[in-house]
Amino acid sequence: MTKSARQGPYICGIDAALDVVSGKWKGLILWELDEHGIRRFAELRRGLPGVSEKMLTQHLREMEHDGLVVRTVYAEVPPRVEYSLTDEGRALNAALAPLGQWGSSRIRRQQIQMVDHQDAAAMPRP
Amino acid sequence: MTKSARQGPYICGIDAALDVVSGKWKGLILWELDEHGIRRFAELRRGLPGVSEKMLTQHLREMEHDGLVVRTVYAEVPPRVEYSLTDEGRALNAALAPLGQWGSSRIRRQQIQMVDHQDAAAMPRP
DNA sequence: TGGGGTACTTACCTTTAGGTTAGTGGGGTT
DNA sequence: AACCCCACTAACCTAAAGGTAAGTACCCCA
Repeated sequence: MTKSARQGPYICGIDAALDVVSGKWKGLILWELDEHGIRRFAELRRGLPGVSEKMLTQHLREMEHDGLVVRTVYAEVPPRVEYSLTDEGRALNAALAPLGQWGSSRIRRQQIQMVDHQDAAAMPRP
Repeated sequence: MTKSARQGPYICGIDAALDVVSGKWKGLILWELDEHGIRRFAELRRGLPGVSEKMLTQHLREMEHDGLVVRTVYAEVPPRVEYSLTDEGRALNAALAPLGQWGSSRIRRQQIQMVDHQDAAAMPRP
């Protein structure tokens, strides 16, 4: 196992939620699965540009263990494995929505600042 | 600097928000400051049992740099430094509320499960 | 016959987060 | 005189997160 000292004791709910969400790709995985309902391993990999296969399996296993995703294996050749969200996973995603909005407006603010700085740099010095 | 490749480019808002919140004590710092409005360094330290001074300063500096907290230094002896939230910090805290609720109900669910397992273990085998 | 796709696992390495310890300098308390 | 408090900073170390590369076993397509 990669994560050893999981599931608390937690000081508050934020603690518990962040423990489950922190991980470089977990937010994106949640979003992908919520968006598409069901995704196969390779589809997820293509949906998260830059993720390595190791990290993707690792994160998916942790999220399965945490009760956020379900993993369904079909005894076929070539192998087929489908991932989807549990009710808890979908609820988590809903709870993340306001945070996402905050983040989006923050990005917007930063872009405005960057444009301002560009303008300032482009200004002729008096 | 400890954090080097900060502020994106981010894929989505969740990304941006998690970047700013992830850090062992940041959630708690946010909560402490929102709860009390203004806190001094030593008060925060006492409020976060187990935090080291190094991590506390580091997190506070990062959050200041990220525009979440304001740091006010009074030129007194002994030194006095006060921390409080910016509007953006307060908004972030509000956006974290649903996540906190999700986390709390998750903790509750886990405790119920643990009690169930205890009961099952205490049951006499048939 | 060679290449690509399926869903992984394993071993190894680098980077980062976080913790530990000690030091600063003046002021108040015992 | 000795110690604690304030708010830090610096040096060092460990553990964990994440990345890279290769291997597995079987199938389809050209």
